[in-house]
Amino acid sequence: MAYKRSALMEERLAGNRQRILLAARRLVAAGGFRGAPVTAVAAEAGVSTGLIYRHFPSKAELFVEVLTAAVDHELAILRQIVAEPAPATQRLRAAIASFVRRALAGPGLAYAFIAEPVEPEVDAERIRCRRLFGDLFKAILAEGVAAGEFPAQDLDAAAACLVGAYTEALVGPTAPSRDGPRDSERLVEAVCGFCLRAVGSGQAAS
Amino acid sequence: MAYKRSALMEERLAGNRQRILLAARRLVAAGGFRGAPVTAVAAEAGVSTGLIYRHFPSKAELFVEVLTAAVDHELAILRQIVAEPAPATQRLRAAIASFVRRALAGPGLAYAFIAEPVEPEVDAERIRCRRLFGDLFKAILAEGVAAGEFPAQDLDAAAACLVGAYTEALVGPTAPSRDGPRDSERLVEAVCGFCLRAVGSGQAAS
Amino acid sequence: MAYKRSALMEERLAGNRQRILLAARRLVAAGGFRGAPVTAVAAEAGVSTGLIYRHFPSKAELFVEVLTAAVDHELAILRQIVAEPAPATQRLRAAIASFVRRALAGPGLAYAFIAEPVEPEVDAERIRCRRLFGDLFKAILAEGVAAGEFPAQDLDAAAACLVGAYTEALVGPTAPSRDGPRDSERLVEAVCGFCLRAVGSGQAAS
Amino acid sequence: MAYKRSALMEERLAGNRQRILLAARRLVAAGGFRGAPVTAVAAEAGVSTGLIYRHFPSKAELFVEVLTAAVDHELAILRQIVAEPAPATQRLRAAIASFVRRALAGPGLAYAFIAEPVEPEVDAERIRCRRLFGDLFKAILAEGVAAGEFPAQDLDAAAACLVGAYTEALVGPTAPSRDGPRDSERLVEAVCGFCLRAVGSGQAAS
DNA sequence: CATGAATGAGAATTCATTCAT
DNA sequence: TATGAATGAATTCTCATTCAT
Repeated sequence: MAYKRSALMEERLAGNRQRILLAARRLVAAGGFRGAPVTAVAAEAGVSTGLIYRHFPSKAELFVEVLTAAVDHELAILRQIVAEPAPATQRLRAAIASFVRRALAGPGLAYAFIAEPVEPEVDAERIRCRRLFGDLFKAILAEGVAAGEFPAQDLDAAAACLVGAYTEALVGPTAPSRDGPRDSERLVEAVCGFCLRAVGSGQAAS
Repeated sequence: MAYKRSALMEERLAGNRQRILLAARRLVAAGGFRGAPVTAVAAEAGVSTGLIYRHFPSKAELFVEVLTAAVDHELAILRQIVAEPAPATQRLRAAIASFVRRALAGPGLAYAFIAEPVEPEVDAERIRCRRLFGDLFKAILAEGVAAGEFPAQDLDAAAACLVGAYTEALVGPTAPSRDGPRDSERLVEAVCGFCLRAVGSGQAAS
Repeated sequence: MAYKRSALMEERLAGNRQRILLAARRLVAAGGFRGAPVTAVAAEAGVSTGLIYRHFPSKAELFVEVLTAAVDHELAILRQIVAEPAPATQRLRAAIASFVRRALAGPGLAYAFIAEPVEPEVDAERIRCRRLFGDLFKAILAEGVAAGEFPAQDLDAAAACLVGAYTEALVGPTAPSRDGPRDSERLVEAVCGFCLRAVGSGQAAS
Repeated sequence: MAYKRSALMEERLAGNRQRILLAARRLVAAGGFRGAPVTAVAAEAGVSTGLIYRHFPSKAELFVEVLTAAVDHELAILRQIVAEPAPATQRLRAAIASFVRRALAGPGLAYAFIAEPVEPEVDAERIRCRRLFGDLFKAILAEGVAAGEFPAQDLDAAAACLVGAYTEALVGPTAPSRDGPRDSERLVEAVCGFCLRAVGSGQAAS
């Protein structure tokens, strides 16, 4: 019985933690970080403000985790793609297409994570996350250059440009508005083509 | 004398307005929007807080104008480049190089304008400004495609990617650190090369 | 006119600062530091909470000043007594009697200042203030010992004991309750007698 | 078996109560009342917060008991000294020396009990405890006066001054810093001498 | 008896905006 | 026009206390 009770409580505990994280994520997606004060997160999660501080040491830490959680998922997928035994060009295309498709599925959040202002600690995490993305692209680029698929180039700059390019295409103000699944695929193709040409791949379609 | 005094006052008036704008710009460049509360702007400008509200209806409007003023300068330069009677490739390279060099000269400001969080109204203006940049690039791209310099491509997506690419390369977290003028020029070259290849120009160096 | 306006505003400004200090002092005297949250001080002073932060960088600083202001007055009086060209015994008696009489006139405040808990910064100031009192007594003692009025003794310990003795007699839990001016004078005499005997003065009355 | 279990439970019950009291005492000694929130006490005691409320109706009551327990020990010792068949002077010296030595051995606790801020109920108990101390001194004084050892004096005031004097000498801000056992003994002597002289004993050494 | 997650009122502090002078 | 004192709602965070399990 002691075990059962403990399990139930742990479940509820974990559930609340998750609810807080999800509520925070939802509010950020809807109204940016400005629209997510602690009290609003608590209300959205259906818990008290105090409970948030039982699960997270500070508001900043909460949002760092919101950010990390969202990014970790992407990174795992990217890492898998990077590790595949395929030509760099193919992997680069797959990586970009995957990210763009996911971002298109949850647009508000991507915007908040990538382009919105935040508290210093959250911003630091945002920077770290983007650098992680960049490092994965750099790895692909390096292998592609070594294999003769891509011409020699400044890998750091190219990686940064790649991240910037597809990010902007999705969330940036210059982003073309997306009106449906067909347009989404067209955008995926356009961004992939842009990026592949940029790194000098001869196999850039579109 | 009435006229003369009026002129003086108008001058002082305009002078104060300008001083407020410059003070705001300075503070944003130094410490981001977070480091630019109205009272700090007033102190930096050497005027009272009340005076700021005589010249600007709200803090947001003030920063919208700060942003607009900074961007207008860049846009004017870009427009000149766009209007030049030269091949699209050459103009595209000139446009990007010009922007990157300017941004490298005053990094803090670029960061705040491009990547920092802001109030909704300021963010809206930020979006508008980026779109203006994108439109100019789109114009060059369209002419380049028409002239056969670039392959056919999704112009909107490509323009967005271009803006994103060089923005990220400069201010983004994946940005390579810049350690001196020599590195700066190398970065300019790397970004230009990336962008020219991306749009399919055959003349991409580096 | 500009001068007059400036003078008026300075007056109002200083007035508010004073009103805040007095309100804080009043609340502390009435209900201790626990009974003086910033909002209560603001209400008592008839100003907004924000105004308090225009005049004082933090709540702690406000109360440090409340404490300092109250103590400075006492110290000035004590210093005058110390500087008088009179025998040490007479000056010691005058110093203690003066302090005890003043404290009896405003009892709640003395209690709060001397015996109540506070925030670290306020406590530090409280400590500093008591040490200042002790130093003045030590000076009198040293002169009295040099003049042969008092026997040789541990001056630091004696000074601490003196401060403790009359403080406790006034605000401490063992303090005899005071029921009127006659009793007050009797208490003054009792404390003075105790202290003078303690330092070995032969002229201790009572 | 029912009996045995009950005894075990009572033992554990009493054990927990004691552990809570000791944990509270430890935390107060280390960081003052500020450093002893209920959750911290629970953690230090190795029990849940809820359990604290099974043993004590409120946080204030818990600390009242912590205070009482600590003081009771001192009082028992003092009462023994008071009851001894010895001259008042000797007993007074023994009482003061005993208290001072104990306080010097555990300074943090003495400070918290005597000089730190507390909640009203705890403060009331603190006052009551000091009065108990004072009453014992008053008893010695009365006997000393009756025996002709001390001159006639205001016994209440003198008792208060005595408690204040040695308390301040130990924990007050004017207290001389203690650097070792030798200094400790010197302080004990100095305080005893001060107090004996103060009550008019002719046998005050030092 | 024992747990510890949950509560929520309250505390300090900030800052855009107003308005009397 | 210019000032800057004043406002007060909003925000983050704490902690004594409760209660379902």
